[in-house]
Amino acid sequence: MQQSITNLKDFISQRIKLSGWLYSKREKGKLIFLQFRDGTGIIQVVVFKDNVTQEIFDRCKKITRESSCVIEGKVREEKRAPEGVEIDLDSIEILHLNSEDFPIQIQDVVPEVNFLMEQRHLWLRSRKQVALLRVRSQLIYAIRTFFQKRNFVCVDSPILTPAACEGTTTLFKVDYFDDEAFLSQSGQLYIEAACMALGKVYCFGPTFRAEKSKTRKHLTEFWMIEPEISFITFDKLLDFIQDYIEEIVQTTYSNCVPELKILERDLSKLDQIKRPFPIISYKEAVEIIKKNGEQIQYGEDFGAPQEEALVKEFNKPVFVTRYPSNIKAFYMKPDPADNNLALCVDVIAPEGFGELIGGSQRIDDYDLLKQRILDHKLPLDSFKWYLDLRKYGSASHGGFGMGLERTLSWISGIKHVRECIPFPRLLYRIYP
RNA sequence: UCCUCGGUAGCUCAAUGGUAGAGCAGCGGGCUGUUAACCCGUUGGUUGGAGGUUCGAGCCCUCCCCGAGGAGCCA
Repeated sequence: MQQSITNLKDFISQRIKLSGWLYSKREKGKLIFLQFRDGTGIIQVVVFKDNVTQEIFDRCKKITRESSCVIEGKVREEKRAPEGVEIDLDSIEILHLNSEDFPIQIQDVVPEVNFLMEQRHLWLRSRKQVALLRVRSQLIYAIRTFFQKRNFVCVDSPILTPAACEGTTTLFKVDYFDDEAFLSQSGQLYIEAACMALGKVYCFGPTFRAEKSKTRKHLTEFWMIEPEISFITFDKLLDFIQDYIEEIVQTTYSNCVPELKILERDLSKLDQIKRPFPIISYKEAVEIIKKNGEQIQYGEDFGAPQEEALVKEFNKPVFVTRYPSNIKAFYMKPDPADNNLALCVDVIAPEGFGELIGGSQRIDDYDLLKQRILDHKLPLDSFKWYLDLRKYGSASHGGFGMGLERTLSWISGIKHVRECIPFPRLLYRIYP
């Protein structure tokens, strides 16, 4: 078995060797306490002068924060240690002694965000950031497993695209030889094509939005999961999304309890994230927003204050369905019961973490889709291939898109999405 | 793009228009149980930049730069 800090309890009374970095140090005369981290956790290493050679003791005295080293010692149960386990050091080899102080110190005051963001490459080593990236990894695993178990095929959509799927003002433009291209802001149109080939598909990749948004819910580069399912009805889609949310949250939660505790997440909030979820119509949502004292007219989209007024009614994600078609995307299928409404759903997270999911039944009629493209003044040429999907074996289908970082932000209780991605790209920030 | 707030030591912050300071970090010393250790000593400054007002500007004025929070838009 590989020895690491996470499984030290299996090595009690044994001599072990670990490679890692010095997290912090407390000197107390003939006794030195080293907080040592190896990427899997942090453990206290005890160095007593009379038990080691002078040379080893001197190395422990001079080692600085975040210097890399290899330690050897004996694992011992210790009630006074936070982890319940400690290492009595026999020897230490310093691999790289930092000649300059590590810029980020451990202190009670929280440094300014700008400072931490400039040091993002080093900030990643801190306890909370390590925990958060582990939760991110587990969330991705839970999502992929969810689809794999249900026989979905992962189909990657292109990142370089010839045209917008919804307008061009929020797209990043790049040179494409003698032409121009745009970074993808959604893989949806492409996986609609894939779902007509493979039945049940999803894509999971980076998405780019050149929106000049400057809020805790926005990144210019983020990761999105977009499943697309052929022959599905709208009600079945809502059912599917409920299964999806419950499973990815509960799986991530159960795999990440220690990390979520480090992040000080209120776990009782996550206990509640189980079916059934509240499903309300746009019309009902408007009533709730008005009741809670926020201004809104029927027919308007929700802004941030409206979203908040709605969400405080629920302690689970709320599904808002059937928005007026004219405030939604061109490809959404009209509700047969009321042509002015779209068969769409937005899933809004509790506790103010914002919109997690946007989904819909797609238009499967050729003529209607063509008309919508024209109505939205989109270039018909660019959508020829997309219209072809309604020309050859058209079928009812639907899907949704979910922002990974917003979902992680909600699950882990981290207020700002910039911490939920290793190297965030934001308006005015592309370093490091 | 708009609105609001901010920029002083490595970090967090003080400083009535009148000698730029503290805590932490660092460095030197002390301590056999520290948990954000403690005690003694100590290094450290182009006050974001450029102009201006003034006998005198970190502080007042103008412009610029950078950042934060939010709005619209969105996941």
